[in-house]
Amino acid sequence: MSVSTVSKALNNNSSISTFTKERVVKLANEWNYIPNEAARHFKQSKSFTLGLVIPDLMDQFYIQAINGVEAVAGHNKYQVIVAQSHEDAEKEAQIIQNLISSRVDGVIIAISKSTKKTELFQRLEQTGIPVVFLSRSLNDSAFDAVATDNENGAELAIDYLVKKQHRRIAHLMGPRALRTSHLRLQGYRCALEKRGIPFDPALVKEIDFSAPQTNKVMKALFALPDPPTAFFTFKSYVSLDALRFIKDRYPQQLQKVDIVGFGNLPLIRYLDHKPSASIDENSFDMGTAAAQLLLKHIDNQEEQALPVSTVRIPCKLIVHH
Amino acid sequence: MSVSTVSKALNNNSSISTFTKERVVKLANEWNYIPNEAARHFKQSKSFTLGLVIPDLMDQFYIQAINGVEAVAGHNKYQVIVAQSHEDAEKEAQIIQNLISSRVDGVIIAISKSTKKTELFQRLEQTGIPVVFLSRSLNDSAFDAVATDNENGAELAIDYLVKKQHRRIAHLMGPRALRTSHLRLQGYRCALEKRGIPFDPALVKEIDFSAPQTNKVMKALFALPDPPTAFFTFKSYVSLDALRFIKDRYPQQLQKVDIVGFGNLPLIRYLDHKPSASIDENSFDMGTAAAQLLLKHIDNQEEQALPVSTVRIPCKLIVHH
DNA sequence: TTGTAGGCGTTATCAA
DNA sequence: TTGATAACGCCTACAA
Repeated sequence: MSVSTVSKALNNNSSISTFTKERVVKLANEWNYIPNEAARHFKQSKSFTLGLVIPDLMDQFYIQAINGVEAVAGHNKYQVIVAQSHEDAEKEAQIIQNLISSRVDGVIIAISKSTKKTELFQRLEQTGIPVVFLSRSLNDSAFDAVATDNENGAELAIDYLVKKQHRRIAHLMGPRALRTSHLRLQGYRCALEKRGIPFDPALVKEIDFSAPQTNKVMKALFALPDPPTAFFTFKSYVSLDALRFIKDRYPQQLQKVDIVGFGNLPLIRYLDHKPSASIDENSFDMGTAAAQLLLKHIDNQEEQALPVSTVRIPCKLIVHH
Repeated sequence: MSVSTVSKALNNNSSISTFTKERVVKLANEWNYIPNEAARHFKQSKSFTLGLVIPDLMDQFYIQAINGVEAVAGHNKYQVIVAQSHEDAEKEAQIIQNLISSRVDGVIIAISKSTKKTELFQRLEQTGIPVVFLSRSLNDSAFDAVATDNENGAELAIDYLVKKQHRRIAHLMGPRALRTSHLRLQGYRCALEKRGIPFDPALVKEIDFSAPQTNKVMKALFALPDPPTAFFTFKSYVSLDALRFIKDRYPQQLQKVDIVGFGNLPLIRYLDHKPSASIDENSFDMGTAAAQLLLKHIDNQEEQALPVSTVRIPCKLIVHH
């Protein structure tokens, strides 16, 4: 029997008789034959592989996103290669180089904090490898992206706090250098005004994610003539620092104050004093959306270029008990 | 210029003149030529890729192990493919099948809780793909493995507690079905006896990792005529449950009691009431050791089979402040 | 329904 | 020092 017959039989080609197919499959099993995917991909000049570049696997936000990507990829017979940039733009560049070398069919990337250049991503696209940015993206809007719907998340947080009768809601905003910080601030402001609560700039404080800095602004906020009774934070690690400040300095306020921040950290469930709620960014869904978008591009390779699209994934309010 | 000349030039083959090499490299850069690794691997029938199978990426213990594997692999020009079994033996089997298909050069695996069969691992070895078990392994000792030095970890824990003047040290042991549980119990017992403290079976309680079960045994321990003043737990999640029990039921004991368990969970640093210490299993080192062992086998392919070896990675005591 | 032959990109061998 | 050619394992037209 010829190799081509065997190949067709194993690929369930319609031109092969059922009898032959059965014989082939039987022998293949008996002999533990496993096709060489590498050769297959090489021949088809398609690797059925997606590259997924992540800043840091210790961050469980990304783990969930990976799970989302893997779910969609697996469902479509694609493999996923995960690589870590460790927040290092050079390492990231090396990874992308490797991904091009191994001829992945597409790349999903959450860029490192230090990534500035758009050049490598253009190179990817030129090479015919579509790219989707996940969560973090360049300001350059020439690429597809999947990101948190920050306004929506802020809206959920403010809605929750206002429904709990808070009127003086502070915002610990992220560094102004990040676009996300502005989006969340914007969402906070809109949500307040939509509910007839005037925006008070005195209640907005920029933080840099360090505990001392957070303590400093918390101190300032509590020193106001009309101090806030609730806090909306840029991310939950800030909520934890804020909470600790209150425990240490205003323990009598602990039960009255409410704190909500972005990021539903799994570790919160182990805390005695939890933030009141978290804005879950649905990173699993971000992963699935990114993978779907990427696959759409991959399947579209030949045809006309698809328009650039940015998908915003809505958030979910998680109340901690 | 012929393809073979170019190939040799790019691979820095000694039979090519410096002049030609320079010209080739220059043009390759200009034209953004990136060699097709897939074809290369195919031709060399070597993928320079290690498969790494992990039960669950949400467990940061494994993330550190991955980092260790990647460090060694990268240093030796090997790629790492990480796959999750999600504790499902069937999914795990599928992953191994895929790894064989893609002709990885070796596999490192932390088996799922439900993995029983040794067949697939034998298949891997037959196919010429060496396997190293990481952290968790089959009872079958026919395979190489890298694991925690459980006796050493127990010794560290008991040493710490005895130095803090404890004489009544309970052990919340893991399920008897796990070999690790027995090893840690054994280490506990030896360490006590070495320090002249008689082993008291009444101080040993089996737990199943559920909070209610832990509460039950804690209650029993405190009801003893001579209750323990310290606790050595199978893992830190159990320490957390034990701690909560004490906070709820014996708050006055909170400052007196010491708790030490296996596993240095990153989340501990966010707790108000921490276990006194943790036994860090050095999972990064486990990763590097596993990768080194695997590479040794890969490089040894042709030659005589290496003897089966089990590497025990020593632990580290981490005191929480 | 089955078999033959060519080719995917690279490297190794051998000839020039 | 360089070039021609075969081979890696698989798939796919096309021929039988």
